Amino acid sequence: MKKGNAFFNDVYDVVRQIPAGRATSYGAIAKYLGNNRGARIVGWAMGSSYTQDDIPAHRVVNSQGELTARALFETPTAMQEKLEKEGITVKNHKIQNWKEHFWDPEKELL
DNA sequence: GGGCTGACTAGGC
DNA sequence: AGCCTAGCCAGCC
Repeated sequence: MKKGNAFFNDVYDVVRQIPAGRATSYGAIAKYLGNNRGARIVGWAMGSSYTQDDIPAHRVVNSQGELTARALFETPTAMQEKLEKEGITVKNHKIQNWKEHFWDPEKELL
Protein backbone atom coordinates (compact mmCIF):
# COMPACT_ATOMS: atom_id res chain seq x y z
CA MET A 1 0.00 0.00 0.00
CA LYS A 2 1.37 3.36 -0.95
CA LYS A 3 1.84 6.14 1.52
CA GLY A 4 0.23 9.57 1.67
CA ASN A 5 0.19 9.66 -2.08
CA ALA A 6 -3.40 8.47 -1.79
CA PHE A 7 -4.03 11.22 0.71
CA PHE A 8 -3.27 13.85 -1.90
CA ASN A 9 -5.54 12.11 -4.37
CA ASP A 10 -8.31 12.00 -1.80
CA VAL A 11 -7.91 15.68 -1.04
CA TYR A 12 -8.23 16.60 -4.70
CA ASP A 13 -11.22 14.33 -5.11
CA VAL A 14 -13.04 15.86 -2.16
CA VAL A 15 -12.27 19.43 -3.18
CA ARG A 16 -13.51 18.79 -6.69
CA GLN A 17 -16.81 17.65 -5.26
CA ILE A 18 -17.36 20.89 -3.39
CA PRO A 19 -20.48 22.48 -4.93
CA ALA A 20 -20.48 26.11 -6.00
CA GLY A 21 -21.66 28.50 -3.33
CA ARG A 22 -20.26 26.26 -0.64
CA ALA A 23 -16.89 25.98 1.09
CA THR A 24 -15.15 23.67 3.50
CA SER A 25 -12.23 23.77 5.88
CA TYR A 26 -8.91 21.94 5.84
CA GLY A 27 -9.75 20.29 9.12
CA ALA A 28 -13.04 18.95 7.75
CA ILE A 29 -11.31 17.37 4.78
CA ALA A 30 -8.48 16.07 6.90
CA LYS A 31 -10.92 14.54 9.32
CA TYR A 32 -12.91 13.03 6.47
CA LEU A 33 -9.70 11.42 5.27
CA GLY A 34 -8.93 10.20 8.77
CA ASN A 35 -6.30 12.80 9.61
CA ASN A 36 -8.19 15.18 11.86
CA ARG A 37 -4.79 16.56 12.88
CA GLY A 38 -3.44 16.55 9.36
CA ALA A 39 -5.22 19.72 8.30
CA ARG A 40 -1.86 21.19 7.35
CA ILE A 41 -1.28 18.33 4.95
CA VAL A 42 -4.58 19.10 3.24
CA GLY A 43 -3.68 22.72 2.70
CA TRP A 44 -0.17 21.84 1.67
CA ALA A 45 -1.38 19.11 -0.66
CA MET A 46 -3.51 21.62 -2.47
CA GLY A 47 -0.85 24.28 -2.27
CA SER A 48 1.20 21.96 -4.40
CA SER A 49 -1.68 21.56 -6.82
CA TYR A 50 -3.86 24.63 -6.45
CA THR A 51 -2.48 25.55 -9.84
CA GLN A 52 -4.70 22.87 -11.33
CA ASP A 53 -7.94 24.27 -12.70
CA ASP A 54 -9.72 21.07 -11.77
CA ILE A 55 -9.35 21.97 -8.13
CA PRO A 56 -11.48 24.86 -6.81
CA ALA A 57 -9.01 25.74 -4.11
CA HIS A 58 -10.86 28.98 -3.45
CA ARG A 59 -13.64 26.92 -1.90
CA VAL A 60 -11.28 25.65 0.77
CA VAL A 61 -10.66 27.89 3.75
CA ASN A 62 -9.57 27.47 7.34
CA SER A 63 -11.83 26.54 10.25
CA GLN A 64 -12.71 30.19 10.75
CA GLY A 65 -13.96 30.60 7.19
CA GLU A 66 -11.03 32.88 6.55
CA LEU A 67 -9.43 33.04 3.09
CA THR A 68 -5.97 32.11 4.27
CA ALA A 69 -4.94 30.98 0.80
CA ARG A 70 -5.59 34.26 -0.98
CA ALA A 71 -1.89 35.03 -0.63
CA LEU A 72 -1.04 32.17 -2.97
CA PHE A 73 -3.48 33.24 -5.66
CA GLU A 74 -2.45 35.34 -8.60
CA THR A 75 -4.06 38.28 -6.88
CA PRO A 76 -4.91 38.75 -3.19
CA THR A 77 -8.54 39.35 -4.15
CA ALA A 78 -8.95 36.60 -6.74
CA MET A 79 -10.08 34.09 -4.16
CA GLN A 80 -12.60 36.45 -2.62
CA GLU A 81 -14.06 37.48 -5.98
CA LYS A 82 -14.43 33.87 -7.05
CA LEU A 83 -16.32 33.05 -3.88
CA GLU A 84 -18.54 36.12 -4.20
CA LYS A 85 -19.17 35.20 -7.82
CA GLU A 86 -20.49 31.86 -6.63
CA GLY A 87 -22.82 33.52 -4.16
CA ILE A 88 -20.65 33.50 -1.07
CA THR A 89 -20.41 36.80 0.77
CA VAL A 90 -16.85 37.58 1.75
CA LYS A 91 -15.97 40.39 4.09
CA ASN A 92 -12.48 41.30 5.19
CA HIS A 93 -11.25 38.07 3.57
CA LYS A 94 -13.66 36.09 5.68
CA ILE A 95 -16.75 34.18 4.61
CA GLN A 96 -19.93 35.65 6.07
CA ASN A 97 -22.47 33.17 7.44
CA TRP A 98 -19.64 30.68 7.31
CA LYS A 99 -21.71 28.18 9.24
CA GLU A 100 -24.34 28.21 6.52
CA HIS A 101 -21.85 28.03 3.67
CA PHE A 102 -19.84 25.34 5.38
CA TRP A 103 -19.83 22.14 3.36
CA ASP A 104 -19.03 19.11 5.45
CA PRO A 105 -17.72 16.18 3.34
CA GLU A 106 -18.58 13.79 6.12
CA LYS A 107 -22.23 14.76 5.82
CA GLU A 108 -22.45 15.38 2.08
CA LEU A 109 -20.17 12.64 0.77
CA LEU A 110 -20.83 10.13 3.49
C1' DG B 1 17.75 8.70 7.21
C1' DG B 2 17.23 12.99 10.04
C1' DG B 3 15.37 17.45 10.01
C1' DC B 4 12.68 21.38 8.17
C1' DT B 5 8.58 23.22 6.31
C1' DG B 6 3.73 24.09 5.68
C1' DA B 7 -3.14 27.39 2.61
C1' DC B 8 -4.00 24.15 10.00
C1' DT B 9 -6.19 23.58 14.74
C1' DA B 10 -6.84 23.86 19.45
C1' DG B 11 -5.35 25.23 23.84
C1' DG B 12 -2.93 28.37 27.06
C1' DC B 13 -1.44 32.91 28.71
C1' DA C 1 -10.11 39.01 22.94
C1' DG C 2 -5.60 38.61 20.80
C1' DC C 3 -1.00 36.49 20.46
C1' DC C 4 2.03 32.40 21.29
C1' DT C 5 3.07 27.50 21.70
C1' DA C 6 2.51 22.69 20.93
C1' DG C 7 0.86 18.79 18.12
C1' DC C 8 0.48 16.13 13.71
C1' DC C 9 1.39 14.23 9.06
C1' DA C 10 3.49 13.91 4.71
C1' DG C 11 6.72 15.61 1.22
C1' DC C 12 11.30 17.49 0.17
C1' DC C 13 16.54 18.63 0.92
